[in-house]
Amino acid sequence: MKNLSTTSYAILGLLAIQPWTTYELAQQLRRNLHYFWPRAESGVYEEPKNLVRHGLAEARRETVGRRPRTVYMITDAGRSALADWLEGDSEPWTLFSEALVRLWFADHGGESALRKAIGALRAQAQATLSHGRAIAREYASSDTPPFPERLAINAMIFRFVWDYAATIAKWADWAEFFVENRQEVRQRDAGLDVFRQVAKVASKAAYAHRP
Amino acid sequence: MKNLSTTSYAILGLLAIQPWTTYELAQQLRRNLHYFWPRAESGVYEEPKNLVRHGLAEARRETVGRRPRTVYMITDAGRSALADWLEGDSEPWTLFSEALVRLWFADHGGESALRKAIGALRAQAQATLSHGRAIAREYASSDTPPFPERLAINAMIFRFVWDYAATIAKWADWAEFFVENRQEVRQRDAGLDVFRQVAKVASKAAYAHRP
DNA sequence: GGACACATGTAACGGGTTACATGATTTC
DNA sequence: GAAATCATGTAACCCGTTACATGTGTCC
Repeated sequence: MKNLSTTSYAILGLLAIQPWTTYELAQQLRRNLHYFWPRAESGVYEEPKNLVRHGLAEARRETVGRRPRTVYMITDAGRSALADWLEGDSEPWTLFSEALVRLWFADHGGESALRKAIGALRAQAQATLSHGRAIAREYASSDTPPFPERLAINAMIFRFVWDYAATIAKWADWAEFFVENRQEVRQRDAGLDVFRQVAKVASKAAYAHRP
Repeated sequence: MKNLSTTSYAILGLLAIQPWTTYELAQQLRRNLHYFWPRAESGVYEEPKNLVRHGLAEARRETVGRRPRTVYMITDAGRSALADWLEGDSEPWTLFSEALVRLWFADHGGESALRKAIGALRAQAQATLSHGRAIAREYASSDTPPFPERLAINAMIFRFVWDYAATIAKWADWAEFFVENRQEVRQRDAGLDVFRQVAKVASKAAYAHRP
């Protein structure tokens, strides 16, 4: 009987919405939590069993043709465990970016290392944005979105991911412009400027972005 | 002889700048890569040995008082392995945020779950920003920054982390305002607006943020 | 009727973390 | 001279991943 991880609770949360088959769970995880809690799909086939062991979910075996499948549903104990967990403290968020590591050491590589790293970040950001645009269009055009009671929360999370990706895309534009400025001295000055601007701005957030 | 991971190359990159003791490596990793490649410090004591096994670094044993310590330095093979790696493709970045998971399921918890999750994100973003401000002030006020040849790259990474944290802080402000709007119906409309705005904007990035 | 995407798992491996242990130096 | 902090590791464990295996509808 393994401990419950954040992933366990993520699945428990999904089950609180409605019962799902394992496959659907994996799908939902990929479609919805992918951007802030990515997991390999294969692992999802193990987690619900652990929820059952803890008494937080129940499994119903069904068959499709001759192949078995399992539908999971949450128990009352599950609902209250979820509610408890939701009140708990969260680990700080964590970002992993290989591209930034490469960028950080780019001065020990060839000319192209810089550009490749920035380009990779930009490409991923833009992919996220274009995925976001597709989702937004769906929501905007249908007047009966799936799970309408979850719309507000959906919107908040959506906007988080969107803002976040948009920021990185803009950053990539700026960074590319920055590295075009190839002359050592000017670049060093421009670099110092970044720090000076932040140091100067007393207010929390804003400082100008000139593309 | 273990495989070389991104962490291995991160340490190799550090060694390309100058030789370090294990402890200093751990420190550097924490101070510099923490925001985009966080690792437990204890692991750092193992990695350099693997670099030595691969012939990418050399160890020099020293003593401080009666306690031994190890200084690592990069080899020529190490430099060229690093350069090769820098040309390689990067894994997509990855964000883990327990707070967003909790937010995503907040409708199955109490009143405070929403607020707590948003608050946690805001607090962390603000901590990052204030750390950033301290660093910026240091750079801005000294005319001989450490590793001046790395200033430009430093500035790019700094700005990435800054922009990123600033975005989350702003998002948290918006989200808090959003949830204050307690009436179901208005909130649903406001939620839809988020999607409509994105759907409407043909251009890639900008959409207005009204605090 | 062959290919391909959909659907459902399992077993082994591994990188990284937690927890522990201990010496040296500085501070009061 | 006690406490706190700096400095240096190691061993065990665990969560999650990679790689594999295989059945089922559906398209052509």
